[in-house]
Amino acid sequence: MSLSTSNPDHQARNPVTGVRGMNDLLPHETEIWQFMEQGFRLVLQNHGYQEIRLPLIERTELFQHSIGDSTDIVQKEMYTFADRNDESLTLRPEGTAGVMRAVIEHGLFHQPQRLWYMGPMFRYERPQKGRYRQFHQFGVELLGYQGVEADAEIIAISARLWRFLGIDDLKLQLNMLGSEKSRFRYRQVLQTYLRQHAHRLDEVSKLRLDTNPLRILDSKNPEVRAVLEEAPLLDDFLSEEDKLRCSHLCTLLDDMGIDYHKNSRLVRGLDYYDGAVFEWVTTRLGAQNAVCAGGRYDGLAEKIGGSATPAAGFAIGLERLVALLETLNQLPTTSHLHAYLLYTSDQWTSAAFTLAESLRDKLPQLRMMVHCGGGSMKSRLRRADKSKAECALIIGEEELRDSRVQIKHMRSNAETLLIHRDQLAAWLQEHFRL
RNA sequence: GUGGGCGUAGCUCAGUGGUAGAGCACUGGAUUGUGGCUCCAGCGGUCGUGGGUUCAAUACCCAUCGUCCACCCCA
Repeated sequence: MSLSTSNPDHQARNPVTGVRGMNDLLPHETEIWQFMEQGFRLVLQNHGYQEIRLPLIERTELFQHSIGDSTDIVQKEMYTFADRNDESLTLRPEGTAGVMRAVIEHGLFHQPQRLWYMGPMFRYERPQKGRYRQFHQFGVELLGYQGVEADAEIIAISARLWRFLGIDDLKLQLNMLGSEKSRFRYRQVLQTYLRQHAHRLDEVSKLRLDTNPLRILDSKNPEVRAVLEEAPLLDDFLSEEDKLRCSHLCTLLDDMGIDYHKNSRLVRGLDYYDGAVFEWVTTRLGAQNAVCAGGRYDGLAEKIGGSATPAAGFAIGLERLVALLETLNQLPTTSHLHAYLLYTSDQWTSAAFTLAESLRDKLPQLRMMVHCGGGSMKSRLRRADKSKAECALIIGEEELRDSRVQIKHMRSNAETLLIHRDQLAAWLQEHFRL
């Protein structure tokens, strides 16, 4: 059997495509991503957080132990493969587990850590609006603080990120899951209640009855939701300490002027959450409405073999945030070129490139594009126009004869200038305040 | 994994059982070396792929792949 890939005809008809659910970010999109990323970096830097960069691949067991064996992510959404030595490895489906692993592994827990990360995550799911197999998260982790001021700090940071980006559309949903002990008691009671109404539950919820009954709480199924109307509330099973933490956190948020909505049905899909959890949601993105989610996970470090360490954090789905920015028309203004250098005929190519190099040497801040690809004068100027440059710098036979350069303003009707090439850099510096 | 919509030019989309069109984009010209506006011309498609029905399929049927949306799940 022979592969047909060497047949050019076959290749022409079947070009290699990208992988399903893994998107290319094309040039017209990267601008908004850079705007967002630079904003994030700045805000986090201003809060004293440091970046951490980690491998995309971890041992599979890391995610099994941290995210939880019974979760959908671990059970059916991970990109898991055997390494050449038969070790089971996995493309990270989220960032927190890796951060905890690295912090434990490198002994960073001797003092609290304020960390952020950004990068691609991988989950094998059917792609949909706001949900892709390779997607990007920006995450923040605050490690080593027991008190709710840590929860308040990360929520305040998230709120500030929205403000920085000019987003006022997101609403904060908040819930208190409580300690493992309170959750366990509630779980029993909820299970008992739901078993009595099992005939009204859908298939998925029935399966969850045994594995993870709390997850049924955020079901979208109307019938299931009807059953939940009468269900016992998690709030009633919280310990005094949990309640105190909750009210303290709410007070802090109130004092900072951060609005929130208490949602007792908000449970998270990853097993490691406990204490306060939150989501920032929008109504503008269809079904995948959570742009940012996080909470406290004091138990996580122990689950992956570290010593008990309090921790809180959140992650932002960047594709979703970009989509939101686009609906809100919060696009940044682009920084256009100052100049487009063109020559009237290809016989002056060398003169043009020589001039360009000397200008770049003298003016490192100069944003200039040099013409490539020949064409008529008309098309050369049209290219200059399309480049959105402020002015065209033109050289041709006449200009070269007496060492001048023509400056043509493309965005105004200001008169065309002829300037000696020795004075061009000075003129550009002055005109564009370089 | 389940359900539904959609695959026609680089992009956005019309269209018909008799092998295809528009707008935008691109190239050239009207304007010997001067963009934008206008006009003219040109380039560009085995109508996703494979099979079936038919004298004839881009159109109808089946399959398959891709894509989008929703379920599920989550950021």
